[in-house]
Amino acid sequence: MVETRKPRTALTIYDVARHAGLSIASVSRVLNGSGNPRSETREKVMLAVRELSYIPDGAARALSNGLKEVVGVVFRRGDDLGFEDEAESPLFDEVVTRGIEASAQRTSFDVLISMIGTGDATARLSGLAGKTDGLILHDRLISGAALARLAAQLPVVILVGKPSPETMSVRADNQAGMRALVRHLVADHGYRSIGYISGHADSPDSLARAAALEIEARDLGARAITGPRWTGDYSARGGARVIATLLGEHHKLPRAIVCANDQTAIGVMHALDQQGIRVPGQVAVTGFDDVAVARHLHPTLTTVRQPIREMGVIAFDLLHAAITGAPVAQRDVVLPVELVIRESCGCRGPRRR
Amino acid sequence: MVETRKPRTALTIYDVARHAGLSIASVSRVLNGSGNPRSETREKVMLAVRELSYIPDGAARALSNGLKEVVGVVFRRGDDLGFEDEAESPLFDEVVTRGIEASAQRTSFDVLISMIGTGDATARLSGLAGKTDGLILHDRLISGAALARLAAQLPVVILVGKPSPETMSVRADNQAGMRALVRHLVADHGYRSIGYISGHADSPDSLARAAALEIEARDLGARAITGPRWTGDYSARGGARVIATLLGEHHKLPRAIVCANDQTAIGVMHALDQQGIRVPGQVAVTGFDDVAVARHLHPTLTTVRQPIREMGVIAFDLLHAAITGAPVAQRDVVLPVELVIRESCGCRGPRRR
DNA sequence: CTGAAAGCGCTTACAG
DNA sequence: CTGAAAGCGCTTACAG
Repeated sequence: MVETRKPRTALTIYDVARHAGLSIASVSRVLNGSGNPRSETREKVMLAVRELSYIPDGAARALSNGLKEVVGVVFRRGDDLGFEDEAESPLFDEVVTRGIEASAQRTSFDVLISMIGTGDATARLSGLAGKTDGLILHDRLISGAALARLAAQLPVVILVGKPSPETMSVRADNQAGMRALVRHLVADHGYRSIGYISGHADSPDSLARAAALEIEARDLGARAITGPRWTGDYSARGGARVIATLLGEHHKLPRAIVCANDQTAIGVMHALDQQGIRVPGQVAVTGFDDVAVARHLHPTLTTVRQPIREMGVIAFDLLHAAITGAPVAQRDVVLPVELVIRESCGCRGPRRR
Repeated sequence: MVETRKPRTALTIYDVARHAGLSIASVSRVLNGSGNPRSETREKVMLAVRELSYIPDGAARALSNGLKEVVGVVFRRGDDLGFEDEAESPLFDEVVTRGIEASAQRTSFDVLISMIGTGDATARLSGLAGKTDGLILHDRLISGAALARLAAQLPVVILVGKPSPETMSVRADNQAGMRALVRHLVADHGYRSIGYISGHADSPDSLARAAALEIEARDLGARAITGPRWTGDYSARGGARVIATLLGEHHKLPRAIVCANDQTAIGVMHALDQQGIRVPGQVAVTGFDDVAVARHLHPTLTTVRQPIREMGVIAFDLLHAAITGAPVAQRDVVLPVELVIRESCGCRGPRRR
């Protein structure tokens, strides 16, 4: 008769029904607001629920309903850290997560998060997918073929990446942002040579930004400098490495260096500073993203702000619509960006375009 | 015979079994590595799984296994934003989440996150709890009674908060950190008056820090200044408000102002700067946490670093042990902190103790 | 308005 | 080693 162990098996709807002197169907109806239970029934149930601290099992509900009320959010794991000021994945940090989460709050959905390295992606993704009703994926996590297979099983939204026919997508207007930036550097400051330090070589975002830069520079009669020596990886360390290489080979630096993202710019400014090269006096430097530290750097960083939080909100809303079968007006949403002018371009103070 | 709609009902284990010419039991065994299926059986199953892109339903697995392989992480929603540099919940931002997530990676668990305001907490928490095997809660989300009821239903770890008998907890050694900080201000700098701007009035963390400050100051013969006028709320805006109030009432500021967290210190330094009061020349200011921007402020911020990421790792490990029934050596883990000396205390450069 | 019963998609003793 | 069947805890037609 030693019954010290607490009942590790949680309470079920049967316990509540027994306690309330009703059937499990009635308990379920009260809890879900379906049918029209008598107020006496309702009260009996609520009392029993409260007295027992009953918590309905989500797995059983999901199995019965065909709806888990969970969306998965998957980021790429930042694999190349190094600098102390470097957040793991600045673009996709809490802002996106919270944009998504804030939107999910308005429904009864919750958000399952996962960071995945490029290696084990497919396997882990499938485990995650089984626990959710739909997925929001950071671009470049898996191959196009794997993505198509996944999207055949459940709705998928690609965040900041190349749209694909099988999925929905939310991204920022890289091209407009980059063109505005280059226009500022060339037309307003008169810089004639612009270097572009890329992100990962195969990143669609980086490629789009590079293309826009080259077009705009050409149109304005400035020289765009790119190439294998100018390949970064979205990290501060990567940006610093590019500068070290260029200087090591005694290349003359262009008048302005446009970086694929803010992290890269942080590394570049750091490396230039160490070489005694003045920013923006000798070389102007710009970023992309507008991370939180951008306004605290020396000089403060001129960059292009993406509406990160809003992208998260829209990604969730798209996914939710697809899950619940609501109509989706637009499967590929492109949001406007904003040029944020601070000091690293050569301007005096903060200004916005 | 119009069959255009894609089969919105996902594939089940029965489809795989039929495709492979086996029973669902065999499919399940292969997928879970249980039993000892013949390699021919194994291959048939794997082939079918691949050809169909089958993803096992997590809800059904959970219901059958009694294990969802999901832990919930709940933060308090930052309700009092305002300053542009203010992250929503700097202490619990991606670092904790990623500490937890990184640890979860080593198992097959995933992490469900939720931000909750203080209002609707209990209801939302119960919905969340039903979807998980255990919860990691930020302190002060719900009342002690509600917490006890919740903890009776599933394992709970309290992060950065008062340990309670029903739950496990992980926190930093506030007292040691604060005492080391005060010792530096009084013994090394010779400051004789130290003001303390608190966090939320009822925050156990803030109360613990205040108590440690008072004890240490008294022991060293300095004057500690606290009280209702010195009540902040962990936000930059709150810190700025305290300064505005004090100056508005023509109080003489103490030589050093110790803030309950970094966000508060950011607001304080901002407010002092606007009044033309030099930091640290006229008033030294310190924080607590060591958020990412701390090293970018002017002056750079002297503060106490909490091992945030490690706290996340340990919180998950404790919870995982409780869920799987593994022995837990210590139900209340207190981690050491580190005094990070920068410029805002009056020192010249970065140094660590 | 309420209850008995089927069914959601898995896992796992239990036979064979 | 493999398959038939029970059972996990809910929801929801279906009767009454």
